[in-house]
Amino acid sequence: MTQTTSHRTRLSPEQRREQLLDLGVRLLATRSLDELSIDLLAEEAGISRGLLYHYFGNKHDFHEAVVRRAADDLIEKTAPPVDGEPMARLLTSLAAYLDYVVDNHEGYLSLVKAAAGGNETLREIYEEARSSLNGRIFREDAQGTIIPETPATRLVVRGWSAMVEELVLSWVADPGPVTREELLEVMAASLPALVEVVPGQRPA
Amino acid sequence: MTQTTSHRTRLSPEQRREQLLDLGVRLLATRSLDELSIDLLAEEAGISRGLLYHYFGNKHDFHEAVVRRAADDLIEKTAPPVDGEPMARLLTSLAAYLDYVVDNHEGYLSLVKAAAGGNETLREIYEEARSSLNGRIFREDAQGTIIPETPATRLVVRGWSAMVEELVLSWVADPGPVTREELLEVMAASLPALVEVVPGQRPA
DNA sequence: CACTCTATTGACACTTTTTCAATAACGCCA
DNA sequence: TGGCGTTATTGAAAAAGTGTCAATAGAGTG
Repeated sequence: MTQTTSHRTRLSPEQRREQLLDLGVRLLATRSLDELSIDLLAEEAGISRGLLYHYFGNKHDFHEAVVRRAADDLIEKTAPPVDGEPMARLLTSLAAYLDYVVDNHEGYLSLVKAAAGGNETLREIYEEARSSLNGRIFREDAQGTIIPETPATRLVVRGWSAMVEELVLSWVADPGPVTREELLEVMAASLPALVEVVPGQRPA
Repeated sequence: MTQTTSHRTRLSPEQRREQLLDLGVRLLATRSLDELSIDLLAEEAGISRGLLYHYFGNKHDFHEAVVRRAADDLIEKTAPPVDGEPMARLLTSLAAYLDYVVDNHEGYLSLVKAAAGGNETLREIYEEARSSLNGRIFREDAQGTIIPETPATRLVVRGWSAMVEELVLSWVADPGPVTREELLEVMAASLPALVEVVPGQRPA
């Protein structure tokens, strides 16, 4: 299916890098990191193993590049924050995030899986992406108006975003009778609800 | 250190299996799954590589068995539910879970990481353990009294337990000024607070 | 239409996983 | 107590995967 043409196909380094990274992200969605062997990827791409080493030094570096690409893609494609009142902005951010996961299920899955099971470097890449999202949602979208920043609330927001991730992934896998709007509303409303539960945080 | 005795030590299949699984779990606490090579394990156990294959077919199956054992250990050591009124029982369960993670930090982290980053089977094992924990917390400790079971609440409870896991892991890594009791209270109080946020779920 | 530049290959070295016929520990029975 | 059979265990060798590098051949250029 790949490589119907004669013997070699010579691409520009940029094109080839793109191709290999994209393929990597796609393949990673349906298998774990260590099942993503150089052999498999080379075969799927229709190239020799040697070429992969030419572009990415070794397996680890390749994995890192794949994960980084998934993360960059997430950050880039997720809509930047808009203005408006805090809760509305929070909803908008969440919607952008949800839509991204729906549209790029594979890439997102790759990112999450690799990050959770991977080494320090991989987790950092993931954390970076998450911070970037949380940064938008927490610090820009909602803070100052909804949430005071204390160690306890920071912890809770961290927990909240883990919850959001789980909810989105679960919902995408099986929405059941829950609509997109209901999901968004639950996620958005959860944040203030959780903050209220923090001791010494209840306003009014 | 191992194997001071003569050449071979012949154990009963059960004993050997136990030994290898226990050792596997112990080693997994300080390294990732794919750093847990057959070579390493065989050496640490003082046996030949061949014997591992005799007991566990291949590396994957061995990993699976190790993760399953770690999961079983978690479930077993976590205190079974006590009786009392629902919120008190929820608190007790959460405390047992938290204490387990504190006492077995490395092992627990390994379990989570291995499961999250692994293949379908590994993730299923982890899901099973999680369901079992949720089962206690949700169905036995709190249900019928606090939470009606609908698709939406099921989703929310799932999200809540992801949050609890994240909170516990974050807190164990760096408690900051948050006390154990505050953490427990926040986690326990979160559950009803979240359920209230589900549309058509607000009781009174 | 050569010619050059460099993307790409393939064969080889090395590490780790997997196989399996041969070996020897342990319990049993005389 | 000592031979004997069962089977847990080994070790060597095949297979699979990772990494290296000099040789090869596309594709644009003058």
